[in-house]
Amino acid sequence: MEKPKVILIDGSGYIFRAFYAITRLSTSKGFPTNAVLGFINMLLKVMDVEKPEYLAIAFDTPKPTFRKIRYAEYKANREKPPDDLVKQIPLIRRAVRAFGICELIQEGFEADDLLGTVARLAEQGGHKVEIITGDKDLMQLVNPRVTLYDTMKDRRYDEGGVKEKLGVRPDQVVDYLALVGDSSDNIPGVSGVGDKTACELLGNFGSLTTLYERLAEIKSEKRRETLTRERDLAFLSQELATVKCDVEFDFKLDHLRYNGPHKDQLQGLFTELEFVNLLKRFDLIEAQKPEDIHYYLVTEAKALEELVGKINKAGRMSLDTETTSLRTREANLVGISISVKPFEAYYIPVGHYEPGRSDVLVSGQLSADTVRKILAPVLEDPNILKVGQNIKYDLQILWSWGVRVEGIDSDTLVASYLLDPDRPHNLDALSRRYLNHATIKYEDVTGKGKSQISFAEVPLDKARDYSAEDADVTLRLEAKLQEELKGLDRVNHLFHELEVPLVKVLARMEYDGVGVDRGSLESMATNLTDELAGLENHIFSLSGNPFNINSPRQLGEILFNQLKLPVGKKTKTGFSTDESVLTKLRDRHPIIPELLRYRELGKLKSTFVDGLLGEISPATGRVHTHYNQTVAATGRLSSSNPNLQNIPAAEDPRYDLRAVFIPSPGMALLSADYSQVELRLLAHMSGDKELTVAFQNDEDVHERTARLIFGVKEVNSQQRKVAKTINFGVMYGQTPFGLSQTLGISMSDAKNFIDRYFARYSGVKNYLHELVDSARKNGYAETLMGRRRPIAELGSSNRMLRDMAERAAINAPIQGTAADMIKRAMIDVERRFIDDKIRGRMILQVHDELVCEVEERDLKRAEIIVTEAMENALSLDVPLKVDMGWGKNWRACG
DNA sequence: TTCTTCACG
DNA sequence: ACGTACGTGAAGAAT
Repeated sequence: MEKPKVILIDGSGYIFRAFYAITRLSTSKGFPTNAVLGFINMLLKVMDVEKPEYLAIAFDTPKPTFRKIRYAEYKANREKPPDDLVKQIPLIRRAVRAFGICELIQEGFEADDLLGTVARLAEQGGHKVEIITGDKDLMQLVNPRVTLYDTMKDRRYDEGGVKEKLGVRPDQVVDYLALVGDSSDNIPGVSGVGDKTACELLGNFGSLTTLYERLAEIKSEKRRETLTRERDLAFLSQELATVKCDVEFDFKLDHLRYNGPHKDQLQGLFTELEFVNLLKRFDLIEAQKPEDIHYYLVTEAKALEELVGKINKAGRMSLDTETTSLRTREANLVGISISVKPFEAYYIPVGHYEPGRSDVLVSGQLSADTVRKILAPVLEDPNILKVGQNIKYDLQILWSWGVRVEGIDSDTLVASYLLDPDRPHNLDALSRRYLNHATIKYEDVTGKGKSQISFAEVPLDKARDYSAEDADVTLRLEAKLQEELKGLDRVNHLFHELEVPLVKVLARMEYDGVGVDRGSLESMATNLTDELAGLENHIFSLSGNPFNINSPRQLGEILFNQLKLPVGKKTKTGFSTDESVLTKLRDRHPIIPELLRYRELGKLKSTFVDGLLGEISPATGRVHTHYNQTVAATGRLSSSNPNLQNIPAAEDPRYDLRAVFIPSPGMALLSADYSQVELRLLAHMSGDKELTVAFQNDEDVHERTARLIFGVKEVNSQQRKVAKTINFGVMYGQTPFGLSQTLGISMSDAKNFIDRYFARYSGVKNYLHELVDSARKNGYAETLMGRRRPIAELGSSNRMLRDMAERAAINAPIQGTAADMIKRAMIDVERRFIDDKIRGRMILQVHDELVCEVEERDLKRAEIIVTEAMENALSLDVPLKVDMGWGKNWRACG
């Protein structure tokens, strides 16, 4: 009978590959774990595929090997591995032991030598051997009983495979490497010999020794000369490349026998490293025993009243709503879940329907009226505190259900965002991270794709398990997140005083929406369709043939292959046809201006005109954007469905999108925007004298910058434009290249301007350096109010990543402080409109601009409130300035 | 799902 | 030799 196959793994090689295969993974404390996880995944894959009975993993040691002693340059060109990787090596070895896998490691030798030695022993013992590696050096070990397997490429190499890959037989691999050399190991090889020559030589002579014995037969004089001169180098290389297959160490084949993992060790390791999925996979989670979890379906008035009693007693509850749509104005309430203590939650169905029968309510539910009547008093009680995951949504749902929820106390989504804006914040991710618990997935309940059903059709008990779990998990999570927030004073303060109060403001803005003039959007759509058709015809007549103008690939083909226009830029996938490229070609071919216009109008129609029309709510006739509070890493809001923060400022008055945003009847739109907030913040935060004084004197800063960098008294418009670009560019760490591109000037001119800028604004220069240093030291960038953004790549050995991280470290505090500031102003405006009984409301935020609709008789008072709220949001060394305008549409406010 | 392009602050 | 200013969201094409 055939003896079992022996599996040998090149551990050292995989450590590196694992490290680079997964980017950015660490424990909640910040300890990197990407390489450990990558390595374990590789191991699991091998185990799964091979089901090995005999198995070992070989590692290098950090001590110098005999090769290094023989030849000091060996592997001398290797960069030393990143710290984040080195830290993980002991854990990787611990993982190997926890899996019960034999480790091969011996000072003075490399993993390759141990693999070679064990392979020979196993072979002699009558086993077949498979070596898992990505390293071609090991191909020399291949023979009829030994194969290699590269998991990443999923390729197996037997003798034929080696021949195919390198062009030589396995027994010639050493001589091949001796001739070609190996740049990664710094094995020299013979000058001028690459793989083609090496294969030819070895094909003719068979081996290095024979080659040198019959050197005279080599035709090329030059090659003969080199080979003669570098004979020693060739044989040294041969020696270095040879895997040693007779290392003496204490070892018996029986050590390799695989008896399965040590579960306790795996559990300890996975828990420490927060590998929740692996804990689950190996069934190591100490799950809460089912009998300790109590999720109840509430279908009796009496039970609901008892629940209300518990809520009143607790004074604090988590809540979650189930509905039929993510659009709150279109959604129907299906059920509410509530939890007031861990591992206990209640699901109250109110809108479940029989499958396929949207007219037949599932029997056994309390009526919506009954539930509302019993529940409203606690929901509307500001002293009963509410906790949710994205409670902004539930708030709106309950508003449209007729309940005015008060007492919003905490939101787990927002809390997680403040702790680290870049990590995932969905309930499942948070639950895994903080509670070691994977939640039931929405799709597991409703199905997905074509067969997905509405939550209203989900059977009650399934809905209860899913929804009650969400309320339970939210409540338990909230406690954990509070604990973490309490350790960070200023972040905690931001949470309770800024972000949580803002939740209700945003909910209200979304809920009220904004009015748009559907008629003028529709007429724009018609006109755009006509105009685009005309442009399309003209473009096709100029190109000679029709193609898809919206396809960058087809357009590139036409422009650069067919019309032979000069190629400006390339993208990963082909020619770039973006605006900067087309603009440079503007005078080279009459098709270009047509394309630019087509692009401009096409964008206008598809994204803005059609997009906006499609977002008008059938329920209200208004547009209800979503303000995302937990997306932008800097602390800004973002807007989606539709995005109302990128509505074009019209160039063509026929297509003025801002003019279609209109106030409710009897009202006017009032728009207020900060004048140069970020520059003012830069002045304050950097303490730069020049910049501070400029703002204190209410000067035109761009003009002042122009005077400083051009050294002139009178500034022309061109100079002011350059100065303005630089003023903004420095805040993002712009390089001379970038500036030269933006302004269309030479790199040396750009560099000159930047140098002069920093010479004049030395406070700014120092401050920008401080920002980078501090982010590097702390691991995060920080705003004036203490908002943090972790920045990981500042220590990266990859320059591009490092540069990007530095620019983020410069920009985040400035952009983030501006965001903090307007958020504070928004909370203030909202409150003072109510207090002062202003008949109107704030309806849009565009980063440095607030738009309100207000009855005309209250305009004056509203103007004062908004200006004061914005100007006094922060007290700075420079004044904050707000520009204000009002009119019958958004355009008319400008 | 990913890429490219383009709208905004 | 490479890429080049921060932060977003949406649409259309191609995979």
